[in-house]
Amino acid sequence: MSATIYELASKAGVSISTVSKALNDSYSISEKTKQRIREMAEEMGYLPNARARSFARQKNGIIIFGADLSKGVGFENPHMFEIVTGAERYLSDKGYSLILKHIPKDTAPESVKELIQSNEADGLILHAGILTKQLSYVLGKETYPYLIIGKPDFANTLSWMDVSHESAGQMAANYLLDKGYRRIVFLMGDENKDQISLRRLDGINIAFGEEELFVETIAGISSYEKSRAVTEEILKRDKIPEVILCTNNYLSIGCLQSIHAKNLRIPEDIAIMTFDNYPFSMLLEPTLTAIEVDMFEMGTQAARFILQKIKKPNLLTQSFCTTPLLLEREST
Amino acid sequence: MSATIYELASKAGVSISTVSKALNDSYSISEKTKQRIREMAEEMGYLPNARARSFARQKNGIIIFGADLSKGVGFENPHMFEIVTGAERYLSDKGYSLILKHIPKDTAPESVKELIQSNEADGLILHAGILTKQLSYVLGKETYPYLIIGKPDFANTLSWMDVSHESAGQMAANYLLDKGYRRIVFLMGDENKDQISLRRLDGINIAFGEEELFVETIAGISSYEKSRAVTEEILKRDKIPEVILCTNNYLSIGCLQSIHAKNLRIPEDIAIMTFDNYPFSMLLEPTLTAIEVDMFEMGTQAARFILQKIKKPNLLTQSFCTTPLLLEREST
DNA sequence: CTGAAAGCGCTAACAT
DNA sequence: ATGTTAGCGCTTTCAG
Repeated sequence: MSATIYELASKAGVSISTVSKALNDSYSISEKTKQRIREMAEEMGYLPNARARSFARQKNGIIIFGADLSKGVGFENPHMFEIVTGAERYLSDKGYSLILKHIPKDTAPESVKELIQSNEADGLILHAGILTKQLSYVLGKETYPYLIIGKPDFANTLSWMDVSHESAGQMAANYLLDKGYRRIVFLMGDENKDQISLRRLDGINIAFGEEELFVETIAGISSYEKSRAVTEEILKRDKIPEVILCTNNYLSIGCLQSIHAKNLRIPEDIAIMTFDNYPFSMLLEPTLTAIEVDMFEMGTQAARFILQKIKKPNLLTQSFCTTPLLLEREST
Repeated sequence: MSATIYELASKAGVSISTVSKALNDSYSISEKTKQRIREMAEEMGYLPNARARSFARQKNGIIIFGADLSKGVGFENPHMFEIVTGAERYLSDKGYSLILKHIPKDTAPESVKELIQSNEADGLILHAGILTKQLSYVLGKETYPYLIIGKPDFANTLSWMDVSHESAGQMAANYLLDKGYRRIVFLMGDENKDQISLRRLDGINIAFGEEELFVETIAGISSYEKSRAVTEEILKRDKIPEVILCTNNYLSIGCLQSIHAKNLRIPEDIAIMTFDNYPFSMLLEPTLTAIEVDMFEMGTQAARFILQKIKKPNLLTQSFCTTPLLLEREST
């Protein structure tokens, strides 16, 4: 056991409350005393016991990040960990810690209720992947600082934060239009399952609609191989498109291969653009122009919101959308 | 504030110590009383205050996972988060929580010292990326439960755990030999910087040495593009190798493209194998035979060790190496 | 089998 | 500017 406040106080010849105040930089302690006590603390290697402090203060400086942490999620969803990383950095800056916790979707309502009631943490960041209506009731009933990462897929009055996929789509389209491209093909995933692609398409349509232009969309491209095959077909046309826009890096690889196979030049003969910078749009040949979202920054913002909410619990429920970023590279 | 043990005790007409014991399943409380108290607790929605409990018990059930959490690490090092995920799952199973904490390498010694002294957690898992000799002294001096993830690159008496890259290399080589392949080319990264490839090569050499065979190694292949170029050269030879073994997925993509470009059949004309399952050896066409390491499992093991160490602090320092796994697919 | 009481180390209101 | 003291909610020893 390391030294306690009592030992430090007696060595310094003051009361424990003076020590406490000095260490917490209270205005009511003279600079001289503060200085002296701090030096002695340093000397003795005294550090306040975090557990006692949490107990006395009735808060422990912990924020929980709750999500489904199934095996493989590190590989399948690195974006989430990038958010976690950003959140951690902001929190530790402010003296907080981040607990990462597995919360399965089916038991989430009870789990979250318990987390709140047991005071294990001062606030909660939850991944929308585990969000259900039932969970939203739990969150709504308690006045506990929380934030959902990801737009809920039902009507709600929750606090949430998400990427604006619509803006991303619009940004991509506007960029292409600015560059003078007109005939574009958008390769996306399954029309029913791939909500993100659909939201991107909405954005694209807005931008093209303003110019009274249309986008050719090919849906159901769920793999590298399918995108290669579909691109091959596209390249057989009499008039090939000026640019192919892929909804993710995997599709762009298949696309690239078909283009390479035909010995077409990029971007002179046909251009290519993708969403997401991850995992290899910067590694391909040529490097791909991409729309990316700064997930780290998003984590930072989430953490900032939670800490605000802790300070001002009656802060209104709000939602935010983060702005995507254009990375212009060789492929356009 | 939710209910306290006092309220529950008074409702149940017993003392708080009885409640405490009942809830902690002490042997000295009758089953009947335990039953009754638990029911009442449930009914009132009583849950022990985690902060008070940590304080009284002098432990808080928290393990810290410390690593350099710089921006981008979620994408660059998903393996680490897979370990984190595995650790979290084991810990939460045992009633523990996992704090993820950014610890920059340069200040790690002091940071870790503070973490230990402030009792913020009951144990520490540290990524070898932030390990220095100075940090190893700190760890050696204190009797605090810790574990390093990753083999230290200097002599030490630390507790650490790592993937056995040598076994992985040996396993890959033995598999290829078993399949009858003899002429193999190993594509690896920079000979000075890429320690992991070197360790894999050691394993490969052991396996081939036993058969008195040699492996052709081409080093300095650090990108997708380089591997494509080098493979192109290889395929121009009179006698092409039977199989190309790539040290990672990115190299295998370049390799694949060159092979496809030449219209060679895989694995009939030439086979291909890679290390790591991530991020796309299962998505390529054909799917690639790969050696992978279960990082999730490694996290689980790390967590298990830490909890053991907490129970038995004088457990001897030890190190472990996890066994890699062969994923046989279409490319061999 | 149950209860009384002494902490656990620190914070914060109040008194000086 | 500093000290006194009453908690914070629970665990645990000891007595009954």
